[in-house]
Amino acid sequence: MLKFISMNKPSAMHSPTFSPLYQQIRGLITRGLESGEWGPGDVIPSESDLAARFGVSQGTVRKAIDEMAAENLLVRRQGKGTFVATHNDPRSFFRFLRLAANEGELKSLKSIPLECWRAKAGTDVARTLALEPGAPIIIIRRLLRFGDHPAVFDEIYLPGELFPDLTMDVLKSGGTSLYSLFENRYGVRMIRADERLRAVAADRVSSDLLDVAEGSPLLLVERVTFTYANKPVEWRRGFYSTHDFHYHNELG
Amino acid sequence: MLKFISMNKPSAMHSPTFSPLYQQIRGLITRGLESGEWGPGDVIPSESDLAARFGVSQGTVRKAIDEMAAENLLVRRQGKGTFVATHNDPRSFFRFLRLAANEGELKSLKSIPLECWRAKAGTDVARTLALEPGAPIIIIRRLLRFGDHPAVFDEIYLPGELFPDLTMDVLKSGGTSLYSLFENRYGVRMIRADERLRAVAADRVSSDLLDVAEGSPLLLVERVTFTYANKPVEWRRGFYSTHDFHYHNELG
DNA sequence: CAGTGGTCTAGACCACCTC
DNA sequence: AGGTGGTCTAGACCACTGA
Repeated sequence: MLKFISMNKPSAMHSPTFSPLYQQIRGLITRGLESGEWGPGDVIPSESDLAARFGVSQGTVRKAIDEMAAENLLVRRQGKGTFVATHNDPRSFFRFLRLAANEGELKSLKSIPLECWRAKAGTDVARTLALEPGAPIIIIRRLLRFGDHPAVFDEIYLPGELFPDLTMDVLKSGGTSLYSLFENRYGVRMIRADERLRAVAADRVSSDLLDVAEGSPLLLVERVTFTYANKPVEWRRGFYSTHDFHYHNELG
Repeated sequence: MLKFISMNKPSAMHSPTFSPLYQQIRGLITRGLESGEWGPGDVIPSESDLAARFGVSQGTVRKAIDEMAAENLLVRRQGKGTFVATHNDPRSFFRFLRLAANEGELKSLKSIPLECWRAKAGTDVARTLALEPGAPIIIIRRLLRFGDHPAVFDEIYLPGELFPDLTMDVLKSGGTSLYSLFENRYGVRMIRADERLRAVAADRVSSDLLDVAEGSPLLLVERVTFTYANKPVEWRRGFYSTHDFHYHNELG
C-alpha cells in the first residue's frame, strides 16, 4: 500500500515513472471502474474511506475525484456521495447527441431500429475498432425521429464479442438510448467520442428514410466511441437532416 | 476589503446573494480582466499577492484561478506566473477553428480578405449582436486556404463601434488570425462561441470561391462569439468545403 | 538565489441528505 | 445524529524559471 507513496519521496522524484500522488489515486479509482468493482450508477466509497484505503490524505483523493468529475466519469452529489456516471441519466443524454431544433425545443425523441445483422469486419472497420480483419461485428441501422420529422439515419458498427446476444428484438425493447442499453445489458460504458463532420449529397437510401430529395445536402457525422482505457467500441456514420435541425457545438 | 468575507460567516450563509468565497474572488479577478487592468498576455499578480490583496488564503485564490484556467481564461505556467489567455498563442489557434485534413496534417494556413465594408444592422444581425436595428456594423468576407486548397469562405458581422478603423488595409496587414488582430488592435478578446452546423447546397458565390460545383454540399457553420460578460461581438457564417477537410469535434 | 506555481497534509466548519 | 461532499485555512515541501 505504501509502495507508490515512496515513489513520491524526493529520492524517487526523478524516476521516469513519477507522477503526482493524486494521479496515481486517479489511476486506482479508474481501475475500479474498469474492473466493474463499481458499476454505472453505483456509489463509490467516500473520500475519507478512499483516503484510508490508499493511505493518503482526503485532499489528495478529492483532487483525483475532482478531475474525474470534470471529465464526466464520476458525479458528485453533496450529502449523498460520489457516483459512477451513467447514460441512464436523461440529463446527460444530449452530451453525445448534439442535435437541436432550429426553433423551439426538441420533443418526443424516438429511436426506430431498422436492421441488425452480424458480419465479418472489413479492413476499415477492423482498423477503426482495433479488431482483426474478419473478426465478428454487428451492424445496426436505425432512424431517429423527433415528433413527425425523421432527423438522423445511423449506421452503427460494433465488435461482436462485446455484445453477445444483441438482436433486433433486444434493440426494439431497449428504449431510446443505445448507450443506456449497452451499459445495462453488456456492461460497456461509453465515455468519450471523436467526431468528423462533413457535408454530403443524400444517396437513395438516406433520402428515402429522411424524406428529402435525392442529392440534397446532408450532414454526415462519423463517430468513433471509446470506453475505458481508450478502447474503441463503436463506429457510427450518421446522416443528419439539417432542414429543421442543426448540430450544436460550444467552443470554450 | 473584509466586507464580502463577512458574507461568508454563518450569519450570512442564508443570504440570497451568498456565494462561496472563491467564486467571489473569481468575480474580482474577472473584473480585472474586463477593465483591462490585466490585458491579454499579461501576468496577473501571484497567488500570494492576490490572497493578501483580497484578504483570503492562498488556497482560495488557487481554486478561483483553477476554474478560470479550466475555462481558458487564464494560463498557468509553473515558475513564471499566471497569464491572461491570448489568441496570439498559436497553440490555442485551433480551439476556434475545428478544421482538420482528412489525411495528414494541415499546413500553410492563409487568410485572404476579400471585402470589408460598413453598413447598418438589419433585424437579424441586430438581434444576434444585441444592437439597435440600424446600428453601424462591419461586414467582412474572406477566404481561408490550406496549401493549394480553398477551405472556408467566411462572412463576418461585427459591431462597428468596437472596431473603429477596421478596413481592408488593416485586415491585409493583420496576419492569419482575426481574433489575434481584434485582441491586439481593439482590445476585444473572444472567449466563447456557440456554433450551429448544417449542410447546404453551394450557391454561385461560394462554389466559385471554394472551387466546387454549384449545388454541391457544403458545411455551413454559423457562429456567435462572445467576449467577457457574455457580450456577443461577432456573428459569422462560414461555408466549409469538406471534400479534403472535415470539422473535428471531441465529445467528452 | 528568490519567486512562482504544484503537491500534499491536517484540521475546522458548513451544507446537504438520510435515518 | 451521523454521514456525505463543499469550503476555507495554515503550513510544509517540491519543481520550475530567470536573474
